[in-house]
Amino acid sequence: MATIKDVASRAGVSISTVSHVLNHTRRVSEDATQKVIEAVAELNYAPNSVARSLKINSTKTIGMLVTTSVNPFFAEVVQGVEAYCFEQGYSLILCNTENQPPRQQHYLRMLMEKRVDGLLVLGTDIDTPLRDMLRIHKHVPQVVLDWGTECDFANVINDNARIGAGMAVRHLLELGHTDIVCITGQVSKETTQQRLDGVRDALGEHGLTLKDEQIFEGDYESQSGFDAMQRILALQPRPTAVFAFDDPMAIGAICAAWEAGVKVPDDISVIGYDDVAMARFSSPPLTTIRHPKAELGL
Amino acid sequence: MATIKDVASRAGVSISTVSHVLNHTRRVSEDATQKVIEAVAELNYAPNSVARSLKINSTKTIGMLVTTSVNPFFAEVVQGVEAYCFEQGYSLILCNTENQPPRQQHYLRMLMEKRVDGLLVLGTDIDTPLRDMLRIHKHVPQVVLDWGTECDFANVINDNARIGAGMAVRHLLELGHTDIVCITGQVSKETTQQRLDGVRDALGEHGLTLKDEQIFEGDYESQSGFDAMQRILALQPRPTAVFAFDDPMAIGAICAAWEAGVKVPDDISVIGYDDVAMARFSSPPLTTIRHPKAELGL
DNA sequence: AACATCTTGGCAACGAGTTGCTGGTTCATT
DNA sequence: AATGAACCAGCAACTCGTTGCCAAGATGTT
Repeated sequence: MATIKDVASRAGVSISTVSHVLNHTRRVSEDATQKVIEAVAELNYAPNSVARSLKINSTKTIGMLVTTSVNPFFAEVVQGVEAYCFEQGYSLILCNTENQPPRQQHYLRMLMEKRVDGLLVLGTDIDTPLRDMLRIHKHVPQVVLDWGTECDFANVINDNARIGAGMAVRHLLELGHTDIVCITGQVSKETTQQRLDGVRDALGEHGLTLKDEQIFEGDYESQSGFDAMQRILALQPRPTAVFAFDDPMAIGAICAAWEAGVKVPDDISVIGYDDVAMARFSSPPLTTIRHPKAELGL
Repeated sequence: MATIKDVASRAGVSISTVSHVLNHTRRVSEDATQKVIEAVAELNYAPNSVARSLKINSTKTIGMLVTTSVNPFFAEVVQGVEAYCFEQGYSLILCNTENQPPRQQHYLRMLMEKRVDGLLVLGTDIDTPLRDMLRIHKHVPQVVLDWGTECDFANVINDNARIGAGMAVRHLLELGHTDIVCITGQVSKETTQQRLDGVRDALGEHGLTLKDEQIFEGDYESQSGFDAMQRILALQPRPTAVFAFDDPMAIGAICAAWEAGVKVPDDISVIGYDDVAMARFSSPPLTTIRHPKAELGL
């Protein structure tokens, strides 16, 4: 791989001149500029950004910790983030933690060693170990998407889980449903709690309350929606509407209904949450609440 | 941020000793080792892998060019690759090209400058400019997934598009369908052609041929499957089976059928391709051909 | 002609690690 | 006691760019 030295000698100028030509950081004579450009082209020179980063102390790279990028909602967020990074000239190191603390830890360390300029955490729910780990590295800018709680050392971007969930339930209530059950995510998660609060808000407005039997805990994955739906269908009397706390679970639930010969939305209504792109094409069409897929500034 | 020098002085040893302790690259006395470890902990030292990479000329990073990581099939491949990288101690820079040559070019350049140890290209179909760009950088190990053609300078991993497509069609034929149409991807793509060949193979075995009117060109996205299906449903007589060249298009097609009040699979059969995780939960269940989601060695 | 000012180019010191080489201690062997 | 091996630790050169500083040449001013 050619170095700046090779370029310099081929162009017959000094190293600094090459650097200045490449970075437009000082006037260089037309003649010299020309020769440098030619040499660069001939050698197929690509400046070594490792060396550059070392010197200027910035890597133009940001790290992103995400639970699992196959989840369509996360995938869309990742895509958005990645596109934004591209515009800003950053690159994105993708880290799927699968929600496993050892992986989180390993990745976090790796990202710190790689001296990323920023850190994004998406969807991983708050827990003290992770929070402590992040705190240790608070010298790098962090933004945490979609967490429940505020954080002293990081920017937190939240969707209005509570309001959105309220909207979903209000929609069902307006359709005349009163016997509504929820397929939630892990109840230990902040976001789940917020959505539950939203559900309670909406029910409360109609003089209803949310009972424990109306809550079916899932894990935000399709399979859990499927399983929960099977239990829901067995209920006597059968509820008329189901609010799944995310789209994959809603799709899983619809699938379970279909397999049981229960028609959606004729026999039972299902509403999702997030408005994943795929939702548009599910059949029957999945009603869902749009989730603002946040863009973020660094 | 602490440097190795800080650690050394705090531990009262030389820089090289610290380095050797950290990398187990030379015997160091128990005593010194202990002091280094303590100093590292106290300072929260994380070695600067930028400097390290510069010296050892390896970044433990690989770059991945993918058309769009929201496509569930690609998302699964990305996930798999990422998991493998993790195991091997590599990190993954994700680059969504959206199939736009300028983005490809920009990313490729960026990855070269970042001195990635390897390059993965997924799903982007071969075209001469990209190929030339890759050739220029042939000194870095490249593997190209899912391309049609062989390449002199890169490893190419292909699925057996032809065989898989043949299986799909044979499945339909065995169900007694004879009036089958295809929703293909861009016909300009190698893979599309291979799958078409597979379709012809299977039809040929049953003494049938594939006519142009049986080919509906899509672009591997849900929307195009939806559109194509609308045209298919308008056909007289209506075909009895549809083979979509990937799952998102199949899902789009099913959606179109549903909206038109055509029952799947009662009124028309739809088969997909790739076995995206989501397919399991579509309703009605989507029949699909499993795609070996290749793991790759570096 | 003498001096100031502006361009342009080169030297060399960083940045933060890695590693070949050297040198000083111990300890064992004869 | 002398010699050598074994062990340990430190120096300094090296990776490849960036950039402050200096100097030489060109141009302008009086």
